[in-house]
Amino acid sequence: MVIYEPKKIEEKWGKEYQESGIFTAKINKDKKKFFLTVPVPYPDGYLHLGQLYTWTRADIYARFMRMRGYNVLFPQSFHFTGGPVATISLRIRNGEKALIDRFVNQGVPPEQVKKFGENPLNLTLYFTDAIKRDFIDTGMSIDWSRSFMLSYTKSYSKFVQWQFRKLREKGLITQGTHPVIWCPNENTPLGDHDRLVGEGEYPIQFDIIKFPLDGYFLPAATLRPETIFGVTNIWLNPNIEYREIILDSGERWIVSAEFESKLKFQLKNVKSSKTFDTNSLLHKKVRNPITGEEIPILAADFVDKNIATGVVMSVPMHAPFDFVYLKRIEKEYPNIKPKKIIDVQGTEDLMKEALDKFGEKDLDSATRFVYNKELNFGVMNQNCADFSGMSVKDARKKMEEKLESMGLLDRFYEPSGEVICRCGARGVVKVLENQWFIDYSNKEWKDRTLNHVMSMKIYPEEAKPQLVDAIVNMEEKAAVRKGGLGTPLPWDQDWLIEPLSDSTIYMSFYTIAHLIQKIDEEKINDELFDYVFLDGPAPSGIDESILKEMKQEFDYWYPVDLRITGRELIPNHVAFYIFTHVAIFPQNKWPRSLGINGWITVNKQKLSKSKGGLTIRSELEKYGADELRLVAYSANGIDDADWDTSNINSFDERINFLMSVIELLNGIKGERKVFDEYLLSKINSIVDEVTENFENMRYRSAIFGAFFESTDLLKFYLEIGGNSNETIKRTIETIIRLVHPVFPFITEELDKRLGGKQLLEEYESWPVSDPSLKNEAIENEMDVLKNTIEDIKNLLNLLKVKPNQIIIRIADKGRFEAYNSLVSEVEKSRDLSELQKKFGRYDFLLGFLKNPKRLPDRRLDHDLEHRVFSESRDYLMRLFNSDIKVEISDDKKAIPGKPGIKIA
RNA sequence: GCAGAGGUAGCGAAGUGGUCCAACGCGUAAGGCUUAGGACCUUAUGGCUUAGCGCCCUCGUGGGUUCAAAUCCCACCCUCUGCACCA
Repeated sequence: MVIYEPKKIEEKWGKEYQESGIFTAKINKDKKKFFLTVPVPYPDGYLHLGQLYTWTRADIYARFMRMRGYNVLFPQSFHFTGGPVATISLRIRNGEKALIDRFVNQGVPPEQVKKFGENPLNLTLYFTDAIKRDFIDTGMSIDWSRSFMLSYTKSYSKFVQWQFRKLREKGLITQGTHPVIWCPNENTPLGDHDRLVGEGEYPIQFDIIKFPLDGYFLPAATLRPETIFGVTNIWLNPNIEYREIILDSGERWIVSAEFESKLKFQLKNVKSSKTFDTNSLLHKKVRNPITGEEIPILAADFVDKNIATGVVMSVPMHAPFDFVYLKRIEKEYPNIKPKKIIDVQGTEDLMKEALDKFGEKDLDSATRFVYNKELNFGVMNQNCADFSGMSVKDARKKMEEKLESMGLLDRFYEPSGEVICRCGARGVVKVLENQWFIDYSNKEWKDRTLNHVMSMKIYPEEAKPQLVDAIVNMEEKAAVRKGGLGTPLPWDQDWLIEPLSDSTIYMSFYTIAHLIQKIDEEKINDELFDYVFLDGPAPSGIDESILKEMKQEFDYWYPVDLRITGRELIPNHVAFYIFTHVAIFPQNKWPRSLGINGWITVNKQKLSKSKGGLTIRSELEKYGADELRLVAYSANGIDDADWDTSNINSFDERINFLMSVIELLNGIKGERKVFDEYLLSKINSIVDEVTENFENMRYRSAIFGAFFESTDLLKFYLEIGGNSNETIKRTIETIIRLVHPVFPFITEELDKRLGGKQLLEEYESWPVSDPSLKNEAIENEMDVLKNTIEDIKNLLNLLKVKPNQIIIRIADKGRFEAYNSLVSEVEKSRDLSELQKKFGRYDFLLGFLKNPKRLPDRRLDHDLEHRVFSESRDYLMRLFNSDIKVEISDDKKAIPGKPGIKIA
């Protein structure tokens, strides 16, 4: 008895593969090249099984293409650019226990974790090695000779600078101001994962309407300037500190102290300021600059000091907070009446509706409800002077223009919700000045990119609309940041190129990464890159042979034939990747195809790098690499999928089965029967299906056919009495080859045991289907056999008897002729009454003629049907523990494709 | 709000005009194997009915096209994902 022991086998073949060097890609002009890449991982921790999924999908394709005779380049690098490692390092330095424990529990030595805290680079370098080891141990057929670190590798930084100069020359870099969420304590932008609270919050713009009053302005902040027609009063909060400030423009504003402190982040300078006693203002009146009405200034404690100016204009009919608050004090101010200025079709009283729905306890939801309804369906009513009849959307724009022209409008950004930095500080919005952007909104560039995307092959095609959508909606993208690791912007060294912008065309660097190391750093310049990538003149001072070699490498390997990535990157990285190729390279170097996959859960458990757990490393201790690679079976394409690890049992069981058969193969020496033709025909179809499924990255279907369906067929063949040595050997050889891309180690082992001489990827070992093996007639008749076995089982269950003899009555030749001519007629017409007229006289065909669904469409062969049953007689006797008699009969139940059954 | 994807048996998931009551897997139940458990094997898993036939109900809801629909068309309901300076 042979037993599958993955570890031993994988160690042996892992070594064999490394020594063979076949993953190290070399130019070979006799072969078609195939270049595929996977995004660079960010080495801030161990990779988890979800990430293994993406790389396994890539590796399967790489191996598949090698077996089909392609010269494959599958390199891998690492991304060092960016901020998160710095945060992690800092958290370790601060002694954050949970984080330290996580690393230690994952097997990082404690001294090493301590080093992570000393320098972020210690962390990145450590995990770069760790991830590389994981990839090797899981059998990724990666060419490591071309590996580098973005943008830590110096020559690569020079490449990125070249790229940015090119973009700038083409007018695709712009400069401008831009609001970001900012930590005032650490003086850096607050990315989502730098936040303790407020992931997903973004800057929103408030309009500030300046109400003039006695030489001051009362700047009321609002998202809805058009509601100024309905203002009944101004709210100030008596419990917060207000200050009188003088701006550079000379204007005096009354604002909350908090607002004053935030102004400096938004390009406004406060010349002087002093505390201001709001009590002096309360009950004074201020003039509404649009309607001319006199409105009072009242106290309200719901005014939030953290939002904008701390001055609010009250529009009770259209803002639930104002409405509810006004109601509380209506006795004191009987003259203040809510004023309706927006009509929404289909509702008389939207405010009442909102308050009924959400109650006074949830005024935030009520506010959202009213705002949305009015924005989308509202029309300004007769109280709005020349704005009457305008939609709310239009009115908002018009009102902003009007106020602006009157000099009464200003703007201010606030976060859309509370944001707290990991350091504990409250996030604010900072308007960054002179920020550099890549102008993905450039019309001509966008059109060219879209055109190219339309011609790209995308697996699965469903992902294409998402990508197109992302590109259409792409705007200017901030390309630089302050702080963190990265390449300095060549013409403005204060800025570092941010990670999504320095990783758009790095795939081209793979073609030269192993050669550029040989060149002195100082000699690497733009001319070099122009020469290699854009056919520019050769630069001087560099060894000509290396130059030539680099250029040959690029010309041979580029473009990327297939890029494999998770679908979360579609709206950013993938889009930038295509955009930038279109901008920089000639058309024949643009990306050819994309393979997109979804997220994966393992036994329903969500995976996340930051939470640790289920790392590739930890699972490799439990399972073999081939077993882990079964993860590719989880889904076909872009769908999110669950990897059910219990599949591993079924995998092992089948491997054991194949090993046993191989072991016993020499002793099997039977004759060919009808089953041989059946098995070969089926396997032959599987070869075609599997090839097509692999080609289109439908791995679930591919593995199902190549492994599960095919081994089931082989089992069935053996059970039913097939015992031709040649057929079995041929079938197993085919199965091994079909699943080799997925399970490389065990299949090499099995192939050797079957007498294979070379590594499966060293020659064109992919099975090719042979149309002459396709035998539909036999497949049809084998289906008849299977159906008949089912029928007999049903019958025996029903009768509850142990049979002595079962007689199978095959219809005679004449009946098959009648049946087949019915099939021919059906192909011409499915008109039931016509067919009944023609064939009604054959009582054995009546069952087919009752309803259109039952009309037969497969031709059947009398001799073959007889042969199938005769040759499976032994099997049937074993199965039913009964004598079996097969006879040709004119019994009325002996129907072609449905033999009569007589239990005796 | 804007955009994208999707609703199939207890669950996951195939199937895109005809052997579809719907592959495959999980779960559940019964039996076998085992000292026992696990693993493994067999069988069952909408209803009625019958010597294997057949009939009815089912693929988010409602309607339509067709000899024939989970599959095509229309309307409606519901769910999930992304929205940027962040890898």
